[in-house]
Amino acid sequence: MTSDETVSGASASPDDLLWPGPAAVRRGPKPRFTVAEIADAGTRIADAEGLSAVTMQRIAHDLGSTKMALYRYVPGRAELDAVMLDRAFGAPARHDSDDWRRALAAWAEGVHSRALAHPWSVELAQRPHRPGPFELAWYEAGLAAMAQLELHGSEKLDVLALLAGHAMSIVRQESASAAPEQDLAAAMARILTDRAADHPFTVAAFADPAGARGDALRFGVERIIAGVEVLAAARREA
Amino acid sequence: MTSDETVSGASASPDDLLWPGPAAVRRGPKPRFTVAEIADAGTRIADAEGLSAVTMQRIAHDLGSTKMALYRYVPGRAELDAVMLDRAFGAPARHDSDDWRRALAAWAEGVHSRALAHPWSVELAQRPHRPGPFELAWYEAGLAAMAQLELHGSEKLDVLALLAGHAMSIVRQESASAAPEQDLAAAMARILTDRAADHPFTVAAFADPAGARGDALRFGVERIIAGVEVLAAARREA
DNA sequence: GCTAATTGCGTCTCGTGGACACAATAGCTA
DNA sequence: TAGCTATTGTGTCCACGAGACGCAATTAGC
Repeated sequence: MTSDETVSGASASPDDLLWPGPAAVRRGPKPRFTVAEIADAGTRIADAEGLSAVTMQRIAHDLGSTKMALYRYVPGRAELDAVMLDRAFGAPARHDSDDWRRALAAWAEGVHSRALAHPWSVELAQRPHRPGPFELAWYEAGLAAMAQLELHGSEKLDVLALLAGHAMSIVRQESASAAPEQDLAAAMARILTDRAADHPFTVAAFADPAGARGDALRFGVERIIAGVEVLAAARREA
Repeated sequence: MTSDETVSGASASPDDLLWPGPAAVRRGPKPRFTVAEIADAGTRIADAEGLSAVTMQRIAHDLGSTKMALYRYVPGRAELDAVMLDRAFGAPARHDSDDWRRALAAWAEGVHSRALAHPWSVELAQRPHRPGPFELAWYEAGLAAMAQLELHGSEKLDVLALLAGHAMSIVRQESASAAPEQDLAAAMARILTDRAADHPFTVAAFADPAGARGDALRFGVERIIAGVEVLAAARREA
């Protein structure tokens, strides 16, 4: 758009950083960095100190450069976030199974494990963003798992959203309870002591020892898949 | 803690603003505001211009005051967010139904409609926070709906998390596609034009006209409830 | 009316994202 | 080989947000 293009992988496609094209021959000084290096520096910071610690200054510092130098490679924070997000998930593991239930469960567990490795990615994934190449690959893998299922396209997408949303929700819980200050169960226990009378069911639910901290990820995944199976079975009748 | 308590509903409980106790007799000048008024001003701004437009300065301006005056009532942004969140959802509608499926579906739709009325609340709800009185009431209502079900306490909580997470995820979609720049389907269509060959299933899913934009909220809620029903039925056998 | 607790709020600091200008560098061409 | 010019490197500046601190104004209780 402007005379200043902020390129470094010189792409022809409009989706800038996420879909780098082949690097064109460049004239001036050799670029000191690549977008990937910058994003990875940001990722290291986010992993160690959380997303809010990721600032242009901080990345530049860790890279032995200065803030404004980075703006040659990255248009702004939003675009950097997009690259970090896509790289955080990476390529999905190919999981060939003819049982769509297994395949979907594996897919959801894949989302979970990737997100858990970079908890800040959940925050980024759930705010509106343009999907990158890896995210597209995850879509493709998830939909491939459901290829045999007699569901509409939008329904399959809904199923993936349901599974991914659940997996990320679990990651949120897990990384929150790591910080004792933010553990829901602990907070609830404290809050409920004074107000037990008005909230009998809540007290009971949080007090119930049976299956406490059962594998919440698996529980949700299995419920969703079971629910999908009910629909698929009904479809097969008609 | 410090000598400066930032009280205005003078509570004895440690959970500060969210659980105001009876106002103690105060000495100095009459407070010009209440926490609720400040939170509601923030809510008005967030509804109209998004969460990022909510700053202490802006709230103060709208209230005809100055930024620092507000800090007498609110310890900081985080606490203000918590109050805004709790008030955004408000009290759940009592929905008496002896059919737990209907009751749960109504609960999920309640979450959806409240969140949709204040889309920014999703952002706040999904980051770690201390539950407020209204949130506790939603827990209680949801658990009450499942009173008859033979599930463990933690499982019931998982079901609510699943439903609420789904409802909020839908709100995210809905408020994103309101801004054409962020609509997923549109972005996907654009991205896929160049890369259709590598992503056959994704292309097919997004192209499938059947049931496109079917009620995604209901679809997910029904899948989840169906999945829970499968488990409940299995439990009843044993 | 005096005193002490409280509120109102101006000023300052620090940190963040980002615009802009200009210097340094290194392919390309003559 | 000597420019020319596209590109990178980076210092400076600005707007704006959260919040600390200090002091002035207010008012309930004695």
